[in-house]
Amino acid sequence: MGQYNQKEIEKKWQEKWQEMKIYRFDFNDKNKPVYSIDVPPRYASGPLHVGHAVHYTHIDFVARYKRIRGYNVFFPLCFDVNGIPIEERVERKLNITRKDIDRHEFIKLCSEFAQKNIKTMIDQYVKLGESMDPSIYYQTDSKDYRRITQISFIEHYEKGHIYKGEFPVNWCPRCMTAMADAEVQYTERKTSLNTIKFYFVDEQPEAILKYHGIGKDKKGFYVEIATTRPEMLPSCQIVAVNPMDERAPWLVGQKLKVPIFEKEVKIVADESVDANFGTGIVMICTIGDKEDLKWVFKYKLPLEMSIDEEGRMTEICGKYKGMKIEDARKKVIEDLRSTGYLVKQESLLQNVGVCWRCKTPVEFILAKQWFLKTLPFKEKVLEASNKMKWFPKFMKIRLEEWVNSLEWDWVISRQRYFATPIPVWECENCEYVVVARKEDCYVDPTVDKPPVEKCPKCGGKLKGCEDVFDTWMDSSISPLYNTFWYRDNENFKRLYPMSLRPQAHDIIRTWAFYTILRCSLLTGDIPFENIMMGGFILSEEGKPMHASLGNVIDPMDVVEKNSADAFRYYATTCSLGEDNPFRSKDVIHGIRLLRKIWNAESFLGNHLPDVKPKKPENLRKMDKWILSKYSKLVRNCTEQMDNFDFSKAMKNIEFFLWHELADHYIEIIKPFLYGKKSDDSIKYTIYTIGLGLLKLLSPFFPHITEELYHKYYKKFEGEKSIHVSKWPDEILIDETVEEEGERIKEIIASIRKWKAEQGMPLNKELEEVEIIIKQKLTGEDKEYIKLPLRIKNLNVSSKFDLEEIITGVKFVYANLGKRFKDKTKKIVEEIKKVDLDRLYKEIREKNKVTLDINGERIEIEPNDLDFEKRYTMHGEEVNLIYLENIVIAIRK
RNA sequence: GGGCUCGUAGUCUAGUGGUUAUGACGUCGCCUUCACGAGGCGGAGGUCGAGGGUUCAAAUCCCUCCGAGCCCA
Repeated sequence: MGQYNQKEIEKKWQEKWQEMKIYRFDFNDKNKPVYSIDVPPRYASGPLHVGHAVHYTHIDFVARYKRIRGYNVFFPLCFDVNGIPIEERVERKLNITRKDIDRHEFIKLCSEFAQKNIKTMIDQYVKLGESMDPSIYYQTDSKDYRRITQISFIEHYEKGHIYKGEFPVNWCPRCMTAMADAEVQYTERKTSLNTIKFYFVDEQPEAILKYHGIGKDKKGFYVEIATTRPEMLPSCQIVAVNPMDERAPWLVGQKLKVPIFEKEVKIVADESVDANFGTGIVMICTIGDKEDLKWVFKYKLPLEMSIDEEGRMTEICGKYKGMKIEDARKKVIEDLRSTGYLVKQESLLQNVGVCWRCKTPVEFILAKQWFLKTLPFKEKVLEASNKMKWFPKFMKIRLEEWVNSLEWDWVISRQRYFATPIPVWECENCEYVVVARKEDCYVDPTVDKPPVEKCPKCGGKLKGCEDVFDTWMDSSISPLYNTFWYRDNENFKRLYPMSLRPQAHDIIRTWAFYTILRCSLLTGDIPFENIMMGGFILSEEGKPMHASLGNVIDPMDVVEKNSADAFRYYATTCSLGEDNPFRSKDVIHGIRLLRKIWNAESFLGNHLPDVKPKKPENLRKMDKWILSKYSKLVRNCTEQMDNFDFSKAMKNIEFFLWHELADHYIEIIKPFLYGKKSDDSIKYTIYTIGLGLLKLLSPFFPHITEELYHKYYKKFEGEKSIHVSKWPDEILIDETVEEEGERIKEIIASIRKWKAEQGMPLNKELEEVEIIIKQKLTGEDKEYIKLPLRIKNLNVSSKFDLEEIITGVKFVYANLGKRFKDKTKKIVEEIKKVDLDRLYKEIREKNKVTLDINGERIEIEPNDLDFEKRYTMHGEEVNLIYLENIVIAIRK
């Protein structure tokens, strides 16, 4: 037996697999069924973290399983290389903003940054043992990919799914740029909370004064409203109070006058108002913060903005127009105070969104944006999601909840650089839109000329669109790109829809939703048949991993230290859809399991015959027993793999291999192997199970299984790799044989246990053992028991010349409860009072016993009770082992 | 605040109505036995998050609360 060195094995096979090119989708094969995986294109903002490593390992389990099941597996290697996070990383790294340098220079820097990460990740995939196919590679920033993104946009445009409108965006008034949510930082700031009087428009009864926050002065009745942004008064649209607030019945429906601006606004009741903030009555402006956006859509408020892109007050602000935000705020407060509107001013700690770069508070401004309609297609998306199989099922609810809560369309444009350009030109004069011709794509309108020279409508000058797509516009057509939509109709017909979309649950509302929406709209069919959701990998303490918490685990450290197959063992313990803490203990357990596999397989491998054994006419009992258990394992494991239930499959294989096979079967057959008594039956059995187990394990542990396959089985099987071989078949399932084999196993195990307890070496010879058992034991059975335990004389008797003593009784509530319902407790109490010996004898003779309980005759059947028995035998020399229905007497 | 998920020995986990709850890690004791001491055999360890309800019977179903995770453009 060679030295076991897992890491050497892994390095060797990772290199060989690349030469062997076995993980390839075969475009020319028209016979094998296709299994296509819509692999998440990994975002190229950095190397893989442990969560990614687990997810891609899960996907690899599926790919390898389907391959060995005989599918032509489409498992592309792919990366997502567009968008803000990469821009942001580059900006932070070089401490610049994208406006500091030339647009195309900046794009080049982003591309180089991404390319470096991609190189790292490809290496990581190899070291993790993932089997992506590099011959079907894509990255979303390539011209090929972006061309399809642009064509998909043009198709949507032609179908009427696209329009242009205004939408608020995060805006830094200092950097003069739109910002993604990810770029907004939150910091605590001290600000002042100003309580201001809003007078009622209509007359009010005096009784209203009993409530807090409501007052009266010479100008009339008023409501007190607290705000940190008094400069936004001109864009105040409504005032709200919590419906549970005692004042709500009085206030709702009333009209108030906005101080200084004299605008009339209504009071509404809304649950999201915090009754404990300020006076419990709040003003809603468009748009102070992101929360306000919800109000805007809920109450269909007009999008009036009080702040422009330079951070100055707008037209609607009257005399404050043109002032900077801070100045306007001071002036408004001053005016409120001098006119008696200001009740009080308190200081308040507040979480404020600020620009990550210059720390200026972020504002919302209105910007022209491109939209893809989503609201009219809710039903279509829900229908599509119903046609797909979700793993786990409950994840579909998240999508449905999301779709049903949609309140506005998808903003697909971004004021950014590093992404797919929107392929349109607009007339500088009349805003007429000229869309690129599909045959011209890929186009960059900031560089390329429009298809017509002048505006076809007014003859004005056409300007290339500087906006780019939201990066989900690229990734949400991954099933279209993968299946050659628009590029190769024959392949598209064959490959679409894809078999499986694997992804994480945090992007159901983005990637899953947008993909289902767009692909359904563009093709009229679902994008994939199955969708599998991975959970999150948390730190060892169960907290999310964050660089700032210092609890980030680098998967490559784990692989380096413990091996890829051991890491992959950890991945099997993570069930789908659930969040799993990273456990180095599980990796260590993986190492132990791998070693056990190595040892058990080496033992079997070293006892294989010289020619491939055929199934013999007659199999011996314990061989049939283990083959039956093995066949059930194959059956269950197949079902579990089909349902992506990796943790269950692994648990079953591990239990079978470690316990049934190694602890019992191998121990039983050892004397046959050592004594050269092994026959065709044993040889066939160890060959079948030794090879079959490697195949069951191969999706999980590609390296060690390949090594052992080559070491012991390749010379018989011929297949150049275990990963392109065939999944094992069930051999036989025989309940009777299993029951008999189980009995023999129990007898042997109990005597081994007894020897261990006696402090006796297990190979110590036993003089005489007598087994008292109802069932028959054949000569073969006795041999199985005698040999491994070294029993000189083994006697079997069916006569219980032992005395039976009833030591207790268990109540079978499942039977009693069904028949006697609420009387069960009483009956049990009564039975406990009866003499157990008499009860046992009576029930054995008459097959029933009648009890008188509270004057009622109750019939108890044998199945209702489970008697605990002990046996005694005269003679001090004998040691007794009690099993269920078996007694073993041993003379040392 | 809303939606979804989770809470079971010191730690992790199986368990979708049947009363005596599964397995692993750790811990304690015993055993070098010819694949494996990174192994084998055994022991101890639980108010199944808390409270209430339904039921003859609840870890399991219902309600409330507490704690954790993800998402909310």
